[in-house]
Formats: sequence, C-alpha cells, structure tokens
Amino acid sequence: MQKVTMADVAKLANVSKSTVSQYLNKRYDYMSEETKKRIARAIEELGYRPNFIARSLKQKSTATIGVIVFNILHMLTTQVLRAIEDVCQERDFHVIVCNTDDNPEKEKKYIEMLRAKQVDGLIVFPTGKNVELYERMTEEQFPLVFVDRMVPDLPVDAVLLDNYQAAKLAVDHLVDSGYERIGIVTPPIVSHVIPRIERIEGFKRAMTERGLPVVEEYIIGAEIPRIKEELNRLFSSDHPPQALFAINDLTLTEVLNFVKETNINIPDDLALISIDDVPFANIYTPRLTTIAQPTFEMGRKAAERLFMKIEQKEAGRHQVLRFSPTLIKRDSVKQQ
Amino acid sequence: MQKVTMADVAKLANVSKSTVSQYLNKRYDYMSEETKKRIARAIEELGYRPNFIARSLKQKSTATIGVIVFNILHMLTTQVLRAIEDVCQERDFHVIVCNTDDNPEKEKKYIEMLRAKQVDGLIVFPTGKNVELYERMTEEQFPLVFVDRMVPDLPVDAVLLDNYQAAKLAVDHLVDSGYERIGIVTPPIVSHVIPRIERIEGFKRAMTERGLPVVEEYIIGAEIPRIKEELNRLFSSDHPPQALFAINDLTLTEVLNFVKETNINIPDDLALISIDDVPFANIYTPRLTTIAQPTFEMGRKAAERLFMKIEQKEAGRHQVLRFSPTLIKRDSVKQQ
DNA sequence: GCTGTTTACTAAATCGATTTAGTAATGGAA
DNA sequence: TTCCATTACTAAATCGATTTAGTAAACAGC
Repeated sequence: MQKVTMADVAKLANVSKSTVSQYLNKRYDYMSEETKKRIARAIEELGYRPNFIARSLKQKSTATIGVIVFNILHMLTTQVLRAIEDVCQERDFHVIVCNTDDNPEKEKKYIEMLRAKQVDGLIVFPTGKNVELYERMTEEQFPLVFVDRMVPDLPVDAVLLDNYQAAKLAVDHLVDSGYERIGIVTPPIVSHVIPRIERIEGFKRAMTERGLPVVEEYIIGAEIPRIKEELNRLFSSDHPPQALFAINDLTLTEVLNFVKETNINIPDDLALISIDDVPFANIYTPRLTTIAQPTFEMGRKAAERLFMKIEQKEAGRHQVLRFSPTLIKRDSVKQQ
Repeated sequence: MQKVTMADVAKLANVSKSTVSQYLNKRYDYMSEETKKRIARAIEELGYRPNFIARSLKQKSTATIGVIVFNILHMLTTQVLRAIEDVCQERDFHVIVCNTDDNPEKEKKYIEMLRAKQVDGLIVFPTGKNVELYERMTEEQFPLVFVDRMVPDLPVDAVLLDNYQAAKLAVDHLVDSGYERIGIVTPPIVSHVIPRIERIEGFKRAMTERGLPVVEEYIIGAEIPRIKEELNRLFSSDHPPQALFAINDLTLTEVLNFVKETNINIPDDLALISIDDVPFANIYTPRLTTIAQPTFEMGRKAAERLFMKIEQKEAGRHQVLRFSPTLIKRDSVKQQ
C-alpha cells in the first residue's frame, strides 16, 4: 500500500520536508538546479504520490464540491450534472453526487455529511423543506447554489428555467395553431415545488392573455401512476380538450402511454406539447413538439456562480437566474 | 465560517480533547454521565461539527469512492451509477463521479487525482488503454472493480453483461420468428472494446449455430454519425436484410432515424431488435423488442464487490461476473 | 572591515482530529 | 495494611502535508 511520505522523499534527497513541499508547489524562487534534480529523482525512485487529504487539512480546501439532486435518473438532472462536472474538470475539482429522492431527511443528512467532509461548495436541487438548514448555510456564507427549484425569501443564488415563459410558449403555439380547449398535465400541485406552480400559473396567465377561459376540469394534477386514469376520465367526457400541455417528461410519457392504449391519433385527434426535449422527440411518430430547457447552460452557470463564491467568499447580492426555454416545433402540434 | 474545533468543545466542557473524541466515537465504556452531558451541552452550545478530513488523515479512510465512467449521459451508466450510490448510501459512503469521454488521458488523470485524494476504492468503466496504471493498482492491492468493459489477462474484478448470450437471444428470437437475412449495426469495431467484440462474435456464432451464413455486407460498423449513410447504401442494394440487430441504444437511435426518413415500416418491412431497453421502447410505435441489461443489479454488485475488497483488503481470486440479459418481446419483431 | 542584501535552505508550528500510554482515585481482596 | 483491579480521565504523539520565521553563507556597497 502507499506508505511513501514527503519525509521519505526529503530523507532520500537529503533536504528538509519544507524544501520538498516548496518543490511540489513550484515555489522555486530560490532553489538550486541541483536540489531540484535530487528531489525529482527521489520522488521518481520512491514512487511518491502526495496525499491530498493532508494538504486539504492545512489549506482548508478540498477541491471538491457536492451536487445534491433528486435523482440522477432524471434526464434534466443528468444533463445539468454533466455540465457541472465539465466546469469542475477545467478547474481540477471533483464532484460528489448524492440522490435525495426528494426526501428532506436524506437531503439534510447529505448536506451535513458533505459539509463535515469539507466540500468547498454545494449545488443543490432543493427539496425546499429544510429551510433552517439552508438559512444556516447562507448565514455562514457557505458557497451554495440552487438549481431547478428555489426557496422564496431566501438569499440563495438559484438557476432556474423561466417557467412562465415556457408555459406561455406552449399556450401561444397551441393558440396560434388554432386550438382553444387546452388541457395541462402535471404531477400533484404542491406549494414548495416552484417550477410546477410557475408552469401552471404561467399556463393560466397565458390562456387569459389570449382571451381563453381556464377550465379547471382540464387541469390534470395527479401522481404519475394515476395520470392515465384521470386522462381516461377526461377523454370520455363530453368536451375533452383538443390539445394537451405536459409540463415535464414524466407527464409526457404518461400522455403518450395513454394515447397509445386508446388509439387517439396525434396530432389529428389531439395536439401535444411538452416541456423537456426528451431524447426520442425526434424519433417518435409524429415527431414531438417540445419546449427545451437549456440544461447544459444551466449546469454550467450554476457551477460558475458557485466558483465565484468559492473564490471570493463574497459574491455580493444573491441572484435568481432565469433561463429562457426554446420552442422546438415538430409534428405533434399541427396548424388546424 | 466554521472555526469551532474539538479543542474548543474540550475547553468549554472542561475535559481533554481525548475525552471529546471518545464521546463522539461512542466509546463510553468508562465515562461518567455527568461528563457526557457536559460535552453534549458544549457541542450544542458551540454548534460544533466534526471535521471529517482531519479524521480521515489519521484513520486512513475517507468513506468516499470514485466512479469513473465514459459519460453519465449514457443511460446504462446513469442506471449503474444510481445503483452504486444506493449501496454507498446504506454504508454512509459518498461517490465522486468523473466523465472520461472514453479518453485515456482523462482517465489516467482522474485515477491519479482520486487516489491522491485517498478514495477508499474505485469503480471504473475502463477505456482499456491504461494497462500499466491498472496493473499498478492491482499490485498495490488497491480496491478496484471494472464495469461494462474488462481488460484481458488483468486480475481485476469485473461486472459485465453476458454479451454472447445477449447476441444469441437476439439472433434466436429473429430466427425463431422466421427471419434469415439478419444485419447487425455497431459502432466501429475496435479490439479493446470488449462488449462490442463479444456481441459481434456472439452474433456470428449464433447465426452459424442456426445454420445461417454470416454475410459480411450485413455487418455495419461505423461511427455513429455515419451509420445512416451506411444503412442507406445497404438498403438500396439488391438484397437488403430483413431484420436488424442494433447492439446498443446509440445504434438503435440511428436505425430509428433511418427508417423514419426512408419510410421503411417496422416490423412489416424490417424487423428490429436491440440491446439496451431504452425508456421509450414501450411508447414507440411499434413497441420495440429489446434485450435488457440488468443495470441496477450490475451496479449493486459492482459496489458490493468493491466493499468486500475495501473491508478485507484481500478478496482472494478475482472474478469476472457475467450478468444475464433479458429478452423483452414487444412489437418490432413479428412472426413472419 | 562593517553592514545590509540576496540566496538557499531548515526547524518547528500548524491544520483537527485519533490513539496510545499513562495517571490518579477508588474499592475490594488477602 | 498492602496490592491489584477498575474507573475516569489526560498528555502527548501521530496522520502527512503547508507555512512561517529564521539561519547561514555568499556577496555587494561604502
């Protein structure tokens, strides 16, 4: 096992530990060529590898950040995470990834353990339920950035989609294409899940702006496994919607399953638009019209904000950064 | 920032650092209730949080492992990773994730930096190109497990799909369904990418076993962006295949793009089967017949093997664990 | 010849824990 | 009364680096 330490190198090279340390940190201002060579040789000979942990203890920086997400299996998360890792890679930082499954207990445990492990900063997809904990971190000026969700009234940097605009994009595209009876499909509507709230609110506003009524019946909010039956119920009523807006990939999948089982034809019988540009949008028949989130930009930005805070320990006023969604017109919404 | 150390707690509680340390490690064999209470109170009062880095230095264990993958964006990877993280979560370990993009330089840098950070073990989707480095690790008995790929002749634990069986499952299902002219679609065939080699070899063997000729022309091996043109060429020839076997999700996507553009009907004009049970397999029309890898079991197993090595520093003979694929019959292959 | 600066290094303290060896006080057995 | 065991703690060494303050030698300037 690895037992070679700096002291061993120092002994073999006939210099002090300090000198070896200087050498490794390239502080050669006053170091003879001869000494450098001897140290280099000793390192080579012993196969010495510095212990980063020891250095971290003294320097109070681990070059490691934590990223706490709901579930890496979710595509948005994976993409954001990849972008974060890319930024870290450029800076020789490493990323610890944790899945909370949207469980506040797990979130709390992870945050505390990662801080105990002295990570230099944290990017969190927050459950939104550990407000005291978030507060404590901001008070201590611990580098922290939220992604996807935010917590109202808390001075924490956050990187989010402009959900109002996303909903507006969906509604406008449908209305422009001649649809009026538009339904929305979402997971259960709970107040601390900001994107959900904003998307629904954005949907309502956009409908109103276009002079259309918001039909409560057309708002399907249910646990994912129960969405199909709700859709069944709605579509066996007298006046089912002519178009559906799925607020994320999970609900989109349910709608797709539903239309498959019921032989509803898209886009002839029903127009469909969704947030999240799923990987099969282009392959599916018909090709799916979607609203894409700039996931990589969001991840990159989150990482960059975090590094600003890590580097200057004081980034001034906090910011909530809103990213613009992009409408990708394909074939699941057709001009009526 | 966090400046409270064990010494502060000790001072406030009027005991020595050692006693506080014992307390935190629950070694109360001989500790008065009174002392325990005083320490607990001091910790509470100061808001003391142990510094895990300091502990790691002394204990030579960081409760952190590294997982080095090609790209978390790849679904197989994400799923394996999630399973690994679950196992780690149970043991209060953390996971550092790194993307190599199949680049040996990056792989080398990551392995070296993670070892410098004293991770307790490494799970690697190896590029296969850093043989010396892998060898050094095994010589030093450093806990290491490979996933997805392996390196021949190297005594490293590996968790892999039974690729021969997967190919056989595909061929047998097609042949049983009445197909004879079967093509295979793969990324470029390079010798160090074991799954690729094994799947193609398995395909050839299975064909021979069923008394069918292996037509070289039907083996499409090209970079992903060039696959479509190869398919175009093949399908404008006199005798195109009646069925296609895509060896992974990437090639499947290309085939799907190809059929979409050329209006080839699946399964009527062409049968299709692939390895990797993509998330849209069930939604696509027709529903896709696939061969699933037990990704979660594989991730779990990889983590468990790694922990065996971490815990007993000596796990005896190395093992290459082969996981069985599962044929999921859906509608992209139909009885002729 | 004396002082001051530059060069090339080193000793020792430090980071924040864990751990080992040891001590003082008490109680019980011979 | 003496000796040993048990209880309840502590001092100091340690993990493997970094960093600060300092020293000795060589050289330059007046």
